[in-house]
Amino acid sequence: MATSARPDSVASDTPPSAQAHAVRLDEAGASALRLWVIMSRAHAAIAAHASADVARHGLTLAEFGILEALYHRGPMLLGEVQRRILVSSGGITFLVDRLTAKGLVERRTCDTDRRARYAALTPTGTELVAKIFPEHAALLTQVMEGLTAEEQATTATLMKALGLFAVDGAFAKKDTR
Amino acid sequence: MATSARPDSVASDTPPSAQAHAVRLDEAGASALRLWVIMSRAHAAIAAHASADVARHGLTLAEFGILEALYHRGPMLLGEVQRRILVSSGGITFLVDRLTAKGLVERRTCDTDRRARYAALTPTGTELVAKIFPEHAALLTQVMEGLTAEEQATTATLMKALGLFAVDGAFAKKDTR
DNA sequence: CTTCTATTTCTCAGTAGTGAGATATTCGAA
DNA sequence: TTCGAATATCTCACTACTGAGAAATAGAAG
Repeated sequence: MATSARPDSVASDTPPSAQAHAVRLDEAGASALRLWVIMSRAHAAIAAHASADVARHGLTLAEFGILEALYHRGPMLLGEVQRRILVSSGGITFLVDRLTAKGLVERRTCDTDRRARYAALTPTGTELVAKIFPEHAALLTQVMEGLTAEEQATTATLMKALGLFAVDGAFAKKDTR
Repeated sequence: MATSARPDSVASDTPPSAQAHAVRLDEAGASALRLWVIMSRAHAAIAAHASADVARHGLTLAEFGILEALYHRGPMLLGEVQRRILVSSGGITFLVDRLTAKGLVERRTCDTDRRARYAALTPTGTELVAKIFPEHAALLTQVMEGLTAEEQATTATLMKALGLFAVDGAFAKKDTR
Protein backbone atom coordinates (compact mmCIF):
# COMPACT_ATOMS: atom_id res chain seq x y z
CA MET A 1 0.00 0.00 0.00
CA ALA A 2 1.23 3.44 -0.81
CA THR A 3 1.48 5.21 2.45
CA SER A 4 0.66 8.83 2.10
CA ALA A 5 2.54 11.11 4.41
CA ARG A 6 1.01 12.19 7.66
CA PRO A 7 2.69 14.54 10.12
CA ASP A 8 5.03 12.89 12.52
CA SER A 9 4.12 12.92 16.14
CA VAL A 10 5.95 10.02 17.73
CA ALA A 11 9.62 10.22 18.54
CA SER A 12 12.05 7.67 17.17
CA ASP A 13 14.25 5.36 19.13
CA THR A 14 17.91 6.13 19.38
CA PRO A 15 19.46 6.51 15.94
CA PRO A 16 22.98 5.28 15.20
CA SER A 17 25.69 7.82 15.95
CA ALA A 18 23.17 10.59 16.36
CA GLN A 19 24.94 13.85 15.68
CA ALA A 20 22.29 16.51 15.52
CA HIS A 21 23.53 20.00 14.86
CA ALA A 22 22.28 22.65 17.21
CA VAL A 23 20.91 25.62 15.38
CA ARG A 24 22.05 29.07 16.32
CA LEU A 25 19.74 31.57 14.67
CA ASP A 26 18.80 35.11 15.51
CA GLU A 27 15.23 35.70 16.61
CA ALA A 28 14.07 36.96 13.25
CA GLY A 29 15.43 33.91 11.47
CA ALA A 30 13.83 31.55 13.95
CA SER A 31 10.50 33.33 13.72
CA ALA A 32 10.47 33.39 9.92
CA LEU A 33 11.57 29.80 9.58
CA ARG A 34 9.06 28.58 12.11
CA LEU A 35 6.22 30.38 10.35
CA TRP A 36 7.30 29.02 6.99
CA VAL A 37 7.29 25.43 8.21
CA ILE A 38 3.97 25.73 10.02
CA MET A 39 2.42 27.47 7.07
CA SER A 40 3.63 24.82 4.65
CA ARG A 41 2.20 22.04 6.76
CA ALA A 42 -1.15 23.74 7.23
CA HIS A 43 -1.36 24.47 3.52
CA ALA A 44 -0.51 20.89 2.62
CA ALA A 45 -3.08 19.50 5.05
CA ILE A 46 -5.87 21.71 3.75
CA ALA A 47 -4.84 21.19 0.13
CA ALA A 48 -5.07 17.44 0.65
CA HIS A 49 -8.70 17.78 1.69
CA ALA A 50 -9.56 20.22 -1.07
CA SER A 51 -7.80 18.09 -3.64
CA ALA A 52 -9.55 14.90 -2.56
CA ASP A 53 -12.88 16.71 -2.76
CA VAL A 54 -12.52 17.92 -6.34
CA ALA A 55 -10.93 14.60 -7.34
CA ARG A 56 -14.33 13.00 -6.72
CA HIS A 57 -15.37 14.77 -9.91
CA GLY A 58 -12.20 13.94 -11.78
CA LEU A 59 -10.70 17.40 -11.35
CA THR A 60 -7.38 18.69 -10.07
CA LEU A 61 -7.23 21.78 -7.87
CA ALA A 62 -5.82 23.78 -10.77
CA GLU A 63 -8.69 22.73 -13.01
CA PHE A 64 -11.22 23.55 -10.33
CA GLY A 65 -9.60 26.95 -9.87
CA ILE A 66 -10.10 27.72 -13.54
CA LEU A 67 -13.72 26.58 -13.54
CA GLU A 68 -14.45 28.59 -10.44
CA ALA A 69 -12.85 31.72 -11.85
CA LEU A 70 -14.80 31.45 -15.09
CA TYR A 71 -18.00 30.78 -13.21
CA HIS A 72 -17.70 33.79 -10.98
CA ARG A 73 -16.19 36.26 -13.41
CA GLY A 74 -17.44 35.09 -16.78
CA PRO A 75 -15.13 34.47 -19.77
CA MET A 76 -11.54 35.49 -19.19
CA LEU A 77 -8.43 35.80 -21.34
CA LEU A 78 -6.05 32.89 -20.89
CA GLY A 79 -3.41 35.22 -19.50
CA GLU A 80 -5.79 36.53 -16.88
CA VAL A 81 -6.66 33.02 -15.78
CA GLN A 82 -2.98 32.15 -15.71
CA ARG A 83 -2.11 34.97 -13.35
CA ARG A 84 -5.12 34.22 -11.20
CA ILE A 85 -4.47 30.56 -10.59
CA LEU A 86 -0.68 30.85 -10.70
CA VAL A 87 0.45 28.35 -13.31
CA SER A 88 3.04 28.65 -16.06
CA SER A 89 2.21 29.80 -19.57
CA GLY A 90 2.49 26.26 -20.81
CA GLY A 91 0.37 25.12 -17.93
CA ILE A 92 -2.63 27.27 -18.76
CA THR A 93 -2.65 26.04 -22.35
CA PHE A 94 -2.42 22.47 -21.13
CA LEU A 95 -5.15 22.89 -18.51
CA VAL A 96 -7.59 24.63 -20.85
CA ASP A 97 -6.93 21.93 -23.43
CA ARG A 98 -7.79 19.28 -20.89
CA LEU A 99 -10.94 21.06 -19.70
CA THR A 100 -11.95 21.50 -23.33
CA ALA A 101 -11.49 17.78 -23.94
CA LYS A 102 -13.77 17.17 -20.97
CA GLY A 103 -16.37 19.43 -22.55
CA LEU A 104 -16.37 21.88 -19.65
CA VAL A 105 -14.62 24.86 -21.26
CA GLU A 106 -14.32 26.33 -24.72
CA ARG A 107 -11.97 28.82 -26.34
CA ARG A 108 -13.33 31.96 -27.97
CA THR A 109 -11.54 34.46 -30.17
CA CYS A 110 -10.99 37.99 -28.99
CA ASP A 111 -12.25 40.66 -31.38
CA THR A 112 -9.82 43.34 -30.33
CA ASP A 113 -6.63 41.23 -30.11
CA ARG A 114 -6.12 38.37 -32.48
CA ARG A 115 -3.31 36.89 -30.37
CA ALA A 116 -5.59 36.41 -27.43
CA ARG A 117 -8.19 33.77 -26.61
CA TYR A 118 -10.97 33.73 -24.09
CA ALA A 119 -11.72 30.71 -22.00
CA ALA A 120 -15.42 30.32 -21.25
CA LEU A 121 -17.53 27.70 -19.54
CA THR A 122 -19.74 25.51 -21.69
CA PRO A 123 -23.28 24.83 -20.43
CA THR A 124 -22.03 21.51 -19.10
CA GLY A 125 -19.20 23.27 -17.30
CA THR A 126 -21.54 25.84 -15.80
CA GLU A 127 -23.82 23.11 -14.59
CA LEU A 128 -20.94 21.21 -13.01
CA VAL A 129 -19.58 24.21 -11.12
CA ALA A 130 -23.06 25.17 -9.95
CA LYS A 131 -23.34 21.72 -8.45
CA ILE A 132 -19.93 21.19 -6.88
CA PHE A 133 -18.95 24.69 -5.79
CA PRO A 134 -21.33 24.83 -2.82
CA GLU A 135 -20.20 21.37 -1.73
CA HIS A 136 -16.59 22.43 -1.98
CA ALA A 137 -17.23 25.60 0.01
CA ALA A 138 -18.98 23.54 2.67
CA LEU A 139 -16.04 21.18 2.92
CA LEU A 140 -13.58 24.03 3.30
CA THR A 141 -15.80 25.55 5.97
CA GLN A 142 -15.55 22.31 7.91
CA VAL A 143 -11.81 22.01 7.42
CA MET A 144 -11.32 25.58 8.64
CA GLU A 145 -13.35 25.08 11.80
CA GLY A 146 -10.14 24.85 13.78
CA LEU A 147 -10.42 28.63 13.90
CA THR A 148 -13.38 30.87 14.73
CA ALA A 149 -14.65 33.25 12.08
CA GLU A 150 -12.84 36.14 13.72
CA GLU A 151 -9.61 34.20 13.88
CA GLN A 152 -10.03 33.29 10.24
CA ALA A 153 -10.46 36.94 9.37
CA THR A 154 -7.38 37.90 11.39
CA THR A 155 -5.34 35.16 9.76
CA ALA A 156 -6.52 36.23 6.33
CA THR A 157 -5.45 39.81 6.98
CA LEU A 158 -2.02 38.75 8.18
CA MET A 159 -1.50 36.28 5.37
CA LYS A 160 -2.56 38.83 2.81
CA ALA A 161 0.11 41.23 4.02
CA LEU A 162 2.63 38.42 3.95
CA GLY A 163 1.69 37.36 0.43
CA LEU A 164 1.67 40.86 -1.00
CA PHE A 165 5.08 41.60 0.45
CA ALA A 166 6.49 38.35 -0.88
CA VAL A 167 5.19 39.11 -4.37
CA ASP A 168 6.56 42.60 -4.72
CA GLY A 169 8.26 43.39 -1.49
CA ALA A 170 11.10 45.78 -0.99
CA PHE A 171 13.82 43.16 -1.14
CA ALA A 172 15.52 43.31 -4.52
CA LYS A 173 14.73 40.49 -6.91
CA LYS A 174 16.12 40.25 -10.39
CA ASP A 175 12.62 40.34 -11.79
CA THR A 176 12.51 43.66 -13.61
CA ARG A 177 8.80 43.55 -14.11
CA MET B 1 9.69 33.32 -23.25
CA ALA B 2 7.90 31.30 -20.65
CA THR B 3 5.91 33.71 -18.60
CA SER B 4 5.72 32.64 -15.03
CA ALA B 5 2.48 33.49 -13.33
CA ARG B 6 2.21 36.64 -11.29
CA PRO B 7 -0.89 37.75 -9.43
CA ASP B 8 -3.37 39.65 -11.49
CA SER B 9 -3.85 43.27 -10.69
CA VAL B 10 -5.17 44.89 -13.86
CA ALA B 11 -8.76 44.49 -14.89
CA SER B 12 -9.65 43.19 -18.32
CA ASP B 13 -11.71 44.93 -20.94
CA THR B 14 -15.24 43.77 -21.48
CA PRO B 15 -15.38 40.06 -22.19
CA PRO B 16 -17.80 38.63 -24.75
CA SER B 17 -21.20 37.80 -23.34
CA ALA B 18 -20.01 38.18 -19.79
CA GLN B 19 -22.25 36.12 -17.58
CA ALA B 20 -20.70 36.06 -14.16
CA HIS B 21 -22.55 34.13 -11.53
CA ALA B 22 -23.19 35.93 -8.30
CA VAL B 23 -22.12 33.88 -5.31
CA ARG B 24 -24.49 33.39 -2.44
CA LEU B 25 -22.57 31.93 0.46
CA ASP B 26 -23.14 32.01 4.17
CA GLU B 27 -20.61 33.92 6.23
CA ALA B 28 -18.69 30.85 7.30
CA GLY B 29 -18.30 29.66 3.72
CA ALA B 30 -17.15 33.07 2.55
CA SER B 31 -14.66 33.36 5.41
CA ALA B 32 -13.23 29.89 4.88
CA LEU B 33 -12.99 30.26 1.14
CA ARG B 34 -11.38 33.67 1.38
CA LEU B 35 -8.77 32.42 3.83
CA TRP B 36 -8.03 29.40 1.64
CA VAL B 37 -7.41 31.53 -1.44
CA ILE B 38 -5.27 34.09 0.37
CA MET B 39 -3.31 31.37 2.10
CA SER B 40 -2.66 29.54 -1.15
CA ARG B 41 -1.38 32.66 -2.83
CA ALA B 42 0.86 33.62 0.06
CA HIS B 43 2.24 30.11 0.25
CA ALA B 44 2.90 30.02 -3.48
CA ALA B 45 4.66 33.39 -3.40
CA ILE B 46 6.93 32.42 -0.53
CA ALA B 47 7.56 28.96 -1.94
CA ALA B 48 8.68 30.54 -5.20
CA HIS B 49 11.38 32.50 -3.35
CA ALA B 50 12.43 29.55 -1.22
CA SER B 51 12.51 27.26 -4.22
CA ALA B 52 14.59 29.65 -6.30
CA ASP B 53 17.03 29.98 -3.40
CA VAL B 54 17.72 26.27 -2.99
CA ALA B 55 17.71 25.80 -6.78
CA ARG B 56 20.94 27.83 -6.82
CA HIS B 57 22.53 24.76 -5.30
CA GLY B 58 20.71 22.33 -7.57
CA LEU B 59 18.20 21.30 -4.91
CA THR B 60 14.42 21.11 -4.80
CA LEU B 61 12.51 22.21 -1.71
CA ALA B 62 11.77 18.57 -0.87
CA GLU B 63 15.46 17.69 -1.08
CA PHE B 64 16.41 20.66 1.06
CA GLY B 65 13.76 19.64 3.58
CA ILE B 66 15.37 16.24 3.92
CA LEU B 67 18.87 17.64 4.26
CA GLU B 68 17.73 20.14 6.86
CA ALA B 69 15.91 17.48 8.88
CA LEU B 70 18.94 15.20 8.88
CA TYR B 71 21.22 18.06 9.78
CA HIS B 72 19.18 19.17 12.74
CA ARG B 73 18.04 15.80 14.06
CA GLY B 74 20.76 13.42 12.95
CA PRO B 75 20.08 10.17 11.05
CA MET B 76 16.40 9.33 10.68
CA LEU B 77 14.43 6.35 9.45
CA LEU B 78 13.06 6.84 5.96
CA GLY B 79 9.53 6.65 7.28
CA GLU B 80 10.20 9.40 9.79
CA VAL B 81 11.61 11.65 7.11
CA GLN B 82 8.65 10.87 4.90
CA ARG B 83 6.12 11.96 7.52
CA ARG B 84 8.17 15.02 8.31
CA ILE B 85 8.48 16.44 4.83
CA LEU B 86 5.12 15.12 3.62
CA VAL B 87 5.88 13.12 0.51
CA SER B 88 4.57 9.77 -0.64
CA SER B 89 6.27 6.49 0.18
CA GLY B 90 7.60 6.27 -3.36
CA GLY B 91 8.70 9.85 -3.11
CA ILE B 92 10.99 9.37 -0.14
CA THR B 93 12.74 6.44 -1.80
CA PHE B 94 13.16 8.50 -4.94
CA LEU B 95 14.41 11.59 -3.12
CA VAL B 96 16.90 9.70 -0.96
CA ASP B 97 18.13 7.90 -4.09
CA ARG B 98 18.72 11.22 -5.77
CA LEU B 99 20.47 12.74 -2.76
CA THR B 100 22.61 9.62 -2.54
CA ALA B 101 23.55 9.97 -6.19
CA LYS B 102 24.61 13.54 -5.41
CA GLY B 103 26.78 12.24 -2.60
CA LEU B 104 24.94 14.18 0.09
CA VAL B 105 23.13 11.38 1.87
CA GLU B 106 23.73 7.69 2.56
CA ARG B 107 21.54 4.80 3.69
CA ARG B 108 22.39 2.85 6.81
CA THR B 109 20.89 -0.38 8.05
CA CYS B 110 18.86 -0.49 11.22
CA ASP B 111 20.07 -3.05 13.77
CA THR B 112 16.71 -3.58 15.42
CA ASP B 113 14.51 -3.75 12.32
CA ARG B 114 15.83 -5.26 9.13
CA ARG B 115 13.04 -3.73 7.02
CA ALA B 116 14.07 -0.25 7.95
CA ARG B 117 16.82 2.04 6.69
CA TYR B 118 18.30 5.17 8.11
CA ALA B 119 19.09 8.16 5.98
CA ALA B 120 22.16 10.06 7.15
CA LEU B 121 24.15 12.99 5.84
CA THR B 122 27.56 12.32 4.37
CA PRO B 123 30.38 14.71 5.31
CA THR B 124 29.80 16.47 1.99
CA GLY B 125 26.09 16.78 2.79
CA THR B 126 26.79 18.13 6.26
CA GLU B 127 29.16 20.67 4.82
CA LEU B 128 26.62 21.79 2.23
CA VAL B 129 23.80 22.27 4.73
CA ALA B 130 26.10 24.11 7.12
CA LYS B 131 26.83 26.51 4.31
CA ILE B 132 23.42 27.08 2.76
CA PHE B 133 21.09 26.80 5.74
CA PRO B 134 22.00 30.19 7.23
CA GLU B 135 21.65 31.79 3.81
CA HIS B 136 18.26 30.21 3.36
CA ALA B 137 17.12 31.34 6.78
CA ALA B 138 18.27 34.85 5.98
CA LEU B 139 16.31 34.87 2.73
CA LEU B 140 13.15 33.70 4.46
CA THR B 141 13.63 36.36 7.09
CA GLN B 142 13.66 38.96 4.35
CA VAL B 143 10.66 37.48 2.57
CA MET B 144 8.69 37.46 5.82
CA GLU B 145 9.43 41.07 6.64
CA GLY B 146 5.94 41.99 5.51
CA LEU B 147 5.01 41.15 9.10
CA THR B 148 6.61 42.15 12.38
CA ALA B 149 8.03 39.44 14.62
CA GLU B 150 4.94 39.60 16.82
CA GLU B 151 2.64 39.32 13.86
CA GLN B 152 4.65 36.39 12.62
CA ALA B 153 4.27 34.68 15.97
CA THR B 154 0.53 35.34 16.00
CA THR B 155 0.17 34.01 12.48
CA ALA B 156 2.18 30.94 13.36
CA THR B 157 -0.07 30.20 16.33
CA LEU B 158 -3.21 30.58 14.26
CA MET B 159 -1.87 28.54 11.36
CA LYS B 160 -0.75 25.82 13.70
CA ALA B 161 -4.27 25.44 15.07
CA LEU B 162 -5.60 25.42 11.53
CA GLY B 163 -3.13 22.80 10.39
CA LEU B 164 -3.61 20.51 13.36
CA PHE B 165 -7.37 20.60 12.98
CA ALA B 166 -7.13 19.89 9.27
CA VAL B 167 -4.90 16.89 9.91
CA ASP B 168 -6.99 15.16 12.51
CA GLY B 169 -9.94 17.38 13.11
CA ALA B 170 -13.34 16.30 14.29
CA PHE B 171 -14.88 16.07 10.84
CA ALA B 172 -15.08 12.41 9.83
CA LYS B 173 -12.67 11.32 7.15
CA LYS B 174 -12.49 7.78 5.84
CA ASP B 175 -8.90 7.52 6.95
CA THR B 176 -9.03 4.98 9.73
CA ARG B 177 -5.50 5.62 10.86
C1' DC C 1 5.76 -23.14 16.20
C1' DT C 2 2.14 -21.18 12.83
C1' DT C 3 -0.62 -17.82 11.02
C1' DC C 4 -2.40 -13.51 10.33
C1' DT C 5 -1.99 -8.66 10.16
C1' DA C 6 0.71 -4.47 10.22
C1' DT C 7 4.76 -2.03 8.94
C1' DT C 8 8.77 -0.52 6.09
C1' DT C 9 10.82 0.16 1.98
C1' DC C 10 11.10 -0.36 -2.96
C1' DT C 11 9.33 -0.61 -7.93
C1' DC C 12 7.57 1.45 -11.85
C1' DA C 13 4.09 3.14 -14.80
C1' DG C 14 1.64 7.17 -14.91
C1' DT C 15 0.45 12.28 -14.14
C1' DA C 16 0.43 17.15 -13.57
C1' DG C 17 2.53 20.17 -14.40
C1' DT C 18 7.29 23.47 -15.80
C1' DG C 19 10.07 26.31 -18.75
C1' DA C 20 12.68 27.66 -22.83
C1' DG C 21 11.80 28.73 -27.21
C1' DA C 22 8.62 29.48 -31.41
C1' DT C 23 4.96 31.97 -33.64
C1' DA C 24 1.67 35.50 -34.29
C1' DT C 25 0.15 39.87 -33.25
C1' DT C 26 0.05 44.54 -31.15
C1' DC C 27 1.72 49.02 -30.03
C1' DG C 28 4.63 52.93 -29.83
C1' DA C 29 8.35 55.52 -31.75
C1' DA C 30 11.18 57.13 -35.41
C1' DT D 1 5.18 53.53 -42.89
C1' DT D 2 8.48 50.72 -40.96
C1' DC D 3 10.91 48.95 -37.29
C1' DG D 4 11.64 46.91 -32.82
C1' DA D 5 10.21 45.75 -28.38
C1' DA D 6 6.48 43.82 -25.79
C1' DT D 7 2.73 40.63 -25.28
C1' DA D 8 -0.41 36.31 -25.86
C1' DT D 9 -0.59 31.84 -26.73
C1' DC D 10 1.28 27.42 -28.10
C1' DT D 11 4.81 23.50 -28.51
C1' DC D 12 7.26 19.93 -26.58
C1' DA D 13 10.95 17.83 -24.14
C1' DC D 14 11.66 17.25 -19.55
C1' DT D 15 11.03 16.88 -14.31
C1' DA D 16 9.37 15.95 -9.80
C1' DC D 17 6.88 13.74 -7.97
C1' DT D 18 2.31 10.21 -6.92
C1' DG D 19 0.10 5.93 -5.90
C1' DA D 20 -0.95 1.10 -6.34
C1' DG D 21 1.13 -2.94 -5.61
C1' DA D 22 5.19 -6.10 -4.35
C1' DA D 23 8.52 -8.00 -1.24
C1' DA D 24 10.53 -8.51 3.14
C1' DT D 25 10.24 -8.35 7.92
C1' DA D 26 8.07 -7.72 12.48
C1' DG D 27 4.89 -8.59 16.08
C1' DA D 28 0.92 -10.48 18.30
C1' DA D 29 -2.34 -14.24 19.06
C1' DG D 30 -3.51 -18.87 19.27
